[in-house]
Amino acid sequence: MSAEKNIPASVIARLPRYHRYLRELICTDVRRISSLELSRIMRVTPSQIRQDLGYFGGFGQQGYGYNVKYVYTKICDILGVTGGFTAVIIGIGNLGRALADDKIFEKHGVELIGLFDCDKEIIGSDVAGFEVYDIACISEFCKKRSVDIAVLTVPRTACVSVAAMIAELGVKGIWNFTGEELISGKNLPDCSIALQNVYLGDSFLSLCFDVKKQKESDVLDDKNGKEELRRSGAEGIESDEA
Amino acid sequence: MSAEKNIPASVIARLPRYHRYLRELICTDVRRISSLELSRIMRVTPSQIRQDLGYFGGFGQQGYGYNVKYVYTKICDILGVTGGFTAVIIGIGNLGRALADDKIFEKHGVELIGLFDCDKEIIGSDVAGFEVYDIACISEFCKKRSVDIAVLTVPRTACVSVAAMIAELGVKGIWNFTGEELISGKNLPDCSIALQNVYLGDSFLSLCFDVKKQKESDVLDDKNGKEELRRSGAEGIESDEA
DNA sequence: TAGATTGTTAATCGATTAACAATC
DNA sequence: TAGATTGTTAATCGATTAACAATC
Repeated sequence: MSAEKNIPASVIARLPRYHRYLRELICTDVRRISSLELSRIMRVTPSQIRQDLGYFGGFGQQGYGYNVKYVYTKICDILGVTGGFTAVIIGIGNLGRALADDKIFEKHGVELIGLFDCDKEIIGSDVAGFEVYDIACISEFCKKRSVDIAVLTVPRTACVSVAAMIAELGVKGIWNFTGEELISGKNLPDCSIALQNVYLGDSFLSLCFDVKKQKESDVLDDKNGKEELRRSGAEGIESDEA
Repeated sequence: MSAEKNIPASVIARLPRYHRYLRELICTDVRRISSLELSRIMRVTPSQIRQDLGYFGGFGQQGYGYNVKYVYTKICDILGVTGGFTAVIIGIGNLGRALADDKIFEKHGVELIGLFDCDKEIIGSDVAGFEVYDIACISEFCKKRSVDIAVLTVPRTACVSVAAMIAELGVKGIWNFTGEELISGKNLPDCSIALQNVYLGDSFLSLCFDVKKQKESDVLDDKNGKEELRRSGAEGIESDEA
């Protein structure tokens, strides 16, 4: 059915970024774009763009370029944005609320259909226009409605048990923010459920690394600046060499 | 000073993951580990581990393996976790609150020293043990205290203007959750500030892609299942071929 | 038609893995 | 010393880039 055979993971991993930029282009009413123009915007090589899109069978036209809307639609299809998926959020703390508020689901074609928590204080309250349900009812809920994706924003300690329950109920994917790595066959019964473990800390550490580099080079610049000053003040005095 | 010259970006990008696993090992009181054992836990090749750590000058000992705590400390140093950095959060919505609550900063050696917002309703209130300050006071604040990192959890529309202000004040890095891509020299005055743009949507789309694949193969399995059934029901009846 | 730009093949580059000598 | 396991070099593999013929 789909021609998505043997496509490198590196290409797949870039698709969300294409999705993001193409969406942006549509918003600014760009109808048509060449790989060269797009490459400048996305700061990649035009070769990579042509190669990447080529894997899915060529969305462009020689001498013309790419129809933005068409490519966008295609990439949406590939990513499953048009699959009509449903999602629930489990754990309605600040992060759960942030995700519920963010319209991240509808923006990607996924319908948010339920919020769950175990805290009596929160159950029954309204969050982002949804009533928060008791997690104890999730089994019943999943029997009535087909749930494709569960977002896990529970405390880390609850991750494994909630994930096991969810997987048992036939959910197809878990978006896991707990910090506990879910691995099928390790801390989750071996099954084919899709897992996306999110580690905000990893991104934060990458930033720290760059900040550290930055600060170090600042210190260095500072030293060189002083050195510069010293040298220019010593005009006419020759160095030992030469 | 540091021997971190010409280290591939791919290696650097893996460091936060090492950090995470080594931390875990320390928590479970593992003192010593070989690249082979660690490779099984992290599901990479032992070669990669030795190669990666080798870039920083070899943290292990032949015939013995690696001292977990020592390697952890080294990686912390490299990542800047021991740099004594400071951070502020700008934009105290649900996501800002989630990050303030999460202890993500202290866990990575960074001190959270201020929360800022522009909403009169929120300013002055207590969030995660911090008083929320008026964003109008941030310039003053930065003059009194050195701020290394700013976390941007403001609405997307405010991203560029707030970032420009922050950069102007000498902040060294921005952890940007707004969804607007910050690029030095494009929508941010050209400067050497470290930028980490976070796109939760990208991670979500990757999940959608996997879920879609999953559902497709389920459908296929289903078909094959029925096919299987049909065939076993048709025992004895030969196919056209053969 | 001539010009532009893709799709795709070939060449290059970098990253990962394998192997093994060094050494604890 | 013998066994284990690193650090590091060499071999393999994959991903990116360049080039160009195909074609709109």
